[in-house]
Amino acid sequence: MSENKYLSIYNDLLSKIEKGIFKPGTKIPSENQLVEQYETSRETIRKALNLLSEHGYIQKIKGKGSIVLDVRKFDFPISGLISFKELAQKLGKPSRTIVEQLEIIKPDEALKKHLHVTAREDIWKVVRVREIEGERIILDKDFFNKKVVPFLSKDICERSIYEYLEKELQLKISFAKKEFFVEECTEEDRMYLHLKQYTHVVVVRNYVYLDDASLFQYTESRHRLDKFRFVDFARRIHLH
Amino acid sequence: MSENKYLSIYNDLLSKIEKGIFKPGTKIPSENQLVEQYETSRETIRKALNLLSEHGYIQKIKGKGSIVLDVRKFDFPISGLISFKELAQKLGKPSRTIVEQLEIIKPDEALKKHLHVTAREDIWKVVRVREIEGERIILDKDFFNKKVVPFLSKDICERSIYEYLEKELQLKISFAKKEFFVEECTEEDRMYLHLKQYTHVVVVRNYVYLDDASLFQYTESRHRLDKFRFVDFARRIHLH
DNA sequence: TTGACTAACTTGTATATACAGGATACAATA
DNA sequence: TATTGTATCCTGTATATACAAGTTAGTCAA
Repeated sequence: MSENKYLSIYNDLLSKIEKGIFKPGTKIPSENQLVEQYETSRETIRKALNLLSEHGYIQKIKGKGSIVLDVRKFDFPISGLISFKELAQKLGKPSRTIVEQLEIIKPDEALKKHLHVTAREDIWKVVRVREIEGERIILDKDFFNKKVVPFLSKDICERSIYEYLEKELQLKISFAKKEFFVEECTEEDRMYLHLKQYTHVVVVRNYVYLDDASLFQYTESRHRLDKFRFVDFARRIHLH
Repeated sequence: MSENKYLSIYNDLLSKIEKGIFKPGTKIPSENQLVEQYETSRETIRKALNLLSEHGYIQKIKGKGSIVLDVRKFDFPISGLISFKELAQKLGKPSRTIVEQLEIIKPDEALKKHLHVTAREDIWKVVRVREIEGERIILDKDFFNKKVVPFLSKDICERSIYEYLEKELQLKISFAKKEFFVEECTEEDRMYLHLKQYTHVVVVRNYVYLDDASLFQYTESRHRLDKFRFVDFARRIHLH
């Protein structure tokens, strides 16, 4: 599947952890054992194990080995750039995407700032509602620079824009910066979402960058309070 | 400062980025140049650069070099296990910690689950209010296993528990898992915080683990809606 | 002038080796 | 019995080498 040796080993070990072949609390084979199993060098094994460690799947203990953590099997693993489609699939819940708006606009002041574009550039604006188990829970407003994404259709937006961008347009999405806060809900929120009695929404601002560090997408995702949940894993660096 | 070569190089480059010696959008010296500057091997340089990349400080571009990102200079960099004291210092705002409770308890059902302990074990319970610019904004409820943390005092809790744990007790905090959601505020919230008209609080559950992957602290941090903000940086892995 | 090629740079991957230092089991010793 | 030493696992760090592959600037020929 992968060209990369260490990434395919990472992937293989990860699937063994997720399938429960390696169980939480137990040790995975030692680096030297894995060297023999995968017929590669120790450094290559270590690259794969370090990735697993950074992403919170294993804990390496000097002198002992690597044990499988169980901190990852959570309800709502948004952490780490996952798309709505992937997420809905993981949760196994019936979900639907409704495209409410799809148009080309000129950026206003706020958008110029968020997308780092001039007033004359064309911007795709996509407004979608995410329905989970029959309830309209999330309002997604995506903005793409038309220079980078020349064409979009209702059909693409209903499926997965990310899949289209990565597979069709061969764009390499590299990293994203997310920002969360809580805000009073707007008229737009009330129009598109089933808000019940709630007066506030959780806003997630998402800035997505390509391989060459250029910003190409700005997304504002507005969640109903009671349905929002976020999980984060972080390691601490010790100097000394 | 550090024993580790690659960590001290990481630290040195990081401080140069933060001080603006390396400016956002510009390239840092190439790997081979850094090899000469730090008189070390390329692999060691690459370890330092990969850390910077994972933490969102630089973007490495094949064939070109590493450019400095500016996505990190945000108001509220909680991402990555930072303590309240460190945070308040970074923001440069006048802040105060008020210890409201400090006692040893036996865990109830919820706590038994969160801290993975039996009903007979002693647990430190610390309740603190974080005051920023005169307003009581955050309610922190910390629970420590007394086996791991035998002694605590009001004085320690007012300063930084983390500093005490790491410097005095030599505990090696390794990683943490955070969980966020929004909840209706409780009587306790109303008692301790200046909640204004808000009916909900943002709850951050924090599970902190030591080097040997043992859970030793559970924290529930309750934030007033309008003062909550969280920033996250994530890279996407491509399996080609 | 244009276009193709090349040389010299960059980062990415894979390998091998060496040694430091933590964990553990077991045998030797007091 | 209790302790100490030792051999042997383990992971962590540092180094060197080789080649792949992307970028860029300059050269040279059509």
